[in-house]
Amino acid sequence: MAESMKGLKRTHRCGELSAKNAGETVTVMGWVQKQRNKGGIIFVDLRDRSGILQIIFEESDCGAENFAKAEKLRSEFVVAVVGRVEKRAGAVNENLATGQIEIRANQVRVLSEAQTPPFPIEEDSKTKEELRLKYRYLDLRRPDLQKKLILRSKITATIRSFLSEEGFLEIETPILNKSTPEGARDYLVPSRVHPGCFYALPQSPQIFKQLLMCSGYDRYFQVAKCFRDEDLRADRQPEFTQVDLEMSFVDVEDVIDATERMVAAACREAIGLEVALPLPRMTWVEAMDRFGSDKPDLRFGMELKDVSETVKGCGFGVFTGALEAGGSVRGINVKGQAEMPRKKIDALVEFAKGYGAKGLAYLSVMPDGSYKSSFAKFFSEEELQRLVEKMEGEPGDLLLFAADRVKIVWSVLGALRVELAKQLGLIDNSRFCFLWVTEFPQFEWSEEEERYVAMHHPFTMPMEEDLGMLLTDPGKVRAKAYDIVLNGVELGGGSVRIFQSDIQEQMFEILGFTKERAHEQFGFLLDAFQYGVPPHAGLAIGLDRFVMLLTGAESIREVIAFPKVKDASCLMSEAPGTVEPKQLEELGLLLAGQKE
RNA sequence: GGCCCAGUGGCUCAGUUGGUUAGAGCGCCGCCCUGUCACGGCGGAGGUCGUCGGUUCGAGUCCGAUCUGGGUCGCCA
Repeated sequence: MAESMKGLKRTHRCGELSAKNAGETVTVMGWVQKQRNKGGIIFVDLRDRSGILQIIFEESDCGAENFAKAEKLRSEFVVAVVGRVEKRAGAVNENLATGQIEIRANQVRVLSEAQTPPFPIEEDSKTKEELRLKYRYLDLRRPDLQKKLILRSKITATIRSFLSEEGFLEIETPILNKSTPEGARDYLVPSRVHPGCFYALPQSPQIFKQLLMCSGYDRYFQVAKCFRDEDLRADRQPEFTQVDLEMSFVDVEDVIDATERMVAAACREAIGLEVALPLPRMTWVEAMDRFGSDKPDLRFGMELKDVSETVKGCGFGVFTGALEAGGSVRGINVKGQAEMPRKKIDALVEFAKGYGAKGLAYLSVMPDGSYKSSFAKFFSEEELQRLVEKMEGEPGDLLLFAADRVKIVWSVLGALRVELAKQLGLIDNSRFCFLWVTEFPQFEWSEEEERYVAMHHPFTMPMEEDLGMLLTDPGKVRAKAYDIVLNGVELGGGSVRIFQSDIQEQMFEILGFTKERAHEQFGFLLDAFQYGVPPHAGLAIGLDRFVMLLTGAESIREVIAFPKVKDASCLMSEAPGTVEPKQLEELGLLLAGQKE
């Protein structure tokens, strides 16, 4: 029997009251966190998004009828309370922001009763995510999740006002688009009016923002929903949000400058973190050589060392074989782990195999200076010494080596480095290490397709000094592309765009597009380039990841109100679902196995 | 598509080398309690161990398959 709130108006949120309000009569509304009935006196913890406030009911204050209602209160009932703010006479609750005060109730209305929730509504929930996601609307009541979404709102608000002040215009671009062949798999939407035709949901507003530059909007941004029909990860959802921006008459430096000031502003406003600018930078090659990753975590060392020269000519076939095949031998020095048990090393070898390694060679420099190694017998004493020296190995260190094609060596040691840092507790979670990675390769060779594919996207401008190699040695061409990295996570990335139609046509050619195909897919962009296009560049920040890192969340699901699970379904709404035959009919769609 | 981890009352977990009526804490229900805030006291209900199949005299415990969720490789211009 829910009551009306007629005649009542909320005056404060629970957490907004303090000792300063003592003596005031207030009206608060929220959810019952807990009722503690002492017999003649009842305490109720009332919760809303701002916090928790204690209400005290005594029959002498509120009368028999209200007291009876208070006795019946259960967790998650929604109530309105009118009462007087009082400083607590006796015990103050130090654990509660409002612990100095309480509301002495004169009146209570039960606005909504509630069943017992399937799991406790409390901070630091231990409940399985599966259940929490099924009842996401209850999960979202938990203070820690509310804090994260409130912080997210603060971050977007800060970014919006920052960009607005910098002269960026917020412009929306279409959600229903034409499918593009390159890149991630598109989510498709069938067209009713054009049977057999499909819209694609945007993977990013890339082409539209470039067109906006052609149209003279100069500086654009959008908090853009993007969609990619690929497998999920802790930091990947099928729909996610990017802070997308584009600028005209600029080069790399301008985008980096605007972006890092934006990111710094968000950090300051959101968590009071002062980020020193300019952010450090590293070229892609340096990042790969030193960290085996294009998104290195700089919170710890354990850098990769190239020992190819040192082991050249040694008797160990695994090393020499890799070198002869044009590969590389590199290692990491795990300080102080020489005595890591064999079992743990074996586990690391298995781990390395998951990244394509055929094995992992190790050399322990024992505390007494002797060596224990899987390959020492193929080395002379002198060769071993040179190797240890090159690795800056000291007694007590464990040296791990991978020998293979350089791409594999990078990925194996890069992953190993992060894994070991986690295992050994080398990561200081209170640190925020930003980094720009620049000069990405323009192309990546795709074994699968036996052709070059764009590492960033096909509209990325090559570095001027490499233009000459575009047709002769595409693999060596570097791009005016940059990623911003935070604590080993790719926060965002962007590039300077090609604005000359001849270079753009060349690019498509290298990527294996026929002229016809390129014009079919991107004709409007190429056409637009015929009518006066400013040099332009831009970038997109993954908002979900950014918020995840700033809130210390372990997955972006924690900073998305209604996320999807691993198979891209929603445990709450059970999307995706089947549709009525009539709907399919209207769309002119026939399911596989279905008869016409 | 591959690999790894998890699945026991509403929630979180325990369950010894397979052995009789599967335990605990919290929550829930009832009664009592005027200063609690991890309130307290007394009493109570509630599970056949994700599912299916197998091994066995006997399985939560072993084997196989499968489902669900998570992590990851591939994939993600």
